[in-house]
Amino acid sequence: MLIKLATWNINSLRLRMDLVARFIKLHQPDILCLQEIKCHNDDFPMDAVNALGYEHVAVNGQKGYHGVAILSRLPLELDDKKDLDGSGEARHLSVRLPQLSGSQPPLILHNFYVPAGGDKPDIEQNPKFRQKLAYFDLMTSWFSKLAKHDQQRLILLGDLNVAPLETDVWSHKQMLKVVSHTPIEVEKFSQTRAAYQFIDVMREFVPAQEKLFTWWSYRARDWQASNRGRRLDHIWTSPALKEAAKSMQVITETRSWPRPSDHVPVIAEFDL
DNA sequence: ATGGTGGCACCGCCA
Repeated sequence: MLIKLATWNINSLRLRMDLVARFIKLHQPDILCLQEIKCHNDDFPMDAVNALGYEHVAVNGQKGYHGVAILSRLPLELDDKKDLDGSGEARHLSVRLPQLSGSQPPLILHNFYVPAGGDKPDIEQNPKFRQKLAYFDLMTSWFSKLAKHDQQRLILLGDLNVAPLETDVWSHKQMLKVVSHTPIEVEKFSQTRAAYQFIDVMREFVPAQEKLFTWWSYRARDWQASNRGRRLDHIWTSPALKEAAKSMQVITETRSWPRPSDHVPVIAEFDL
């Protein structure tokens, strides 16, 4: 069965429900993973989501900040809502997809919103940068432990807030001291990826020589003209699913819609 | 070197 999976940092779901509906009508993902929904579970627009054809929904929200959700047309079972660093922030949600598992080990989907890390890339002066690096360390140790048990069928995606490759930013040289592309962040990010030997699905389809962005700042006068983007959103799979990935698209057009999110959706299709 | 924009809660914080 060919499954279309999307991830999108929506930067307030309630404010942009119309954009989500427009995206869904155009691209019809089977599963849509959202980050920065910025609402409490009690305020989640469940009726509107259900009306769009997503009957199976998992939410880990909090008031005002952060928050992640998974909208699905296929049955899901809640796996976990991990507060990895004990901060109380809603940054993770995982589900099992029993219909795609059959006799194989269960397929698990992890949706992450990694801390952005503040402005100054200095752990002494900026506690948010310290939190971001620590968050990757916690992800690394968690997935290292999981990898020792058994090699599960995992998909890990979301806003990981790091642009790892030189071509994941508009200017490698000018970004080296900018949070999201500093060497220490790229190192921590790479350690997490190595912990489960995750495959960078986006780069399976777009060569590392080519620029690839999923985020453009609100602060640019003309985001398209300046094109100072970054690839902050990612889709990873465990090695067992490497061959299952059949396509990948970055849906840049949503950045031109009225009142857009600063992130755009990424879609991948998997034969599962 | 600086400030540029946006969302949410509330007069600042986070991105």
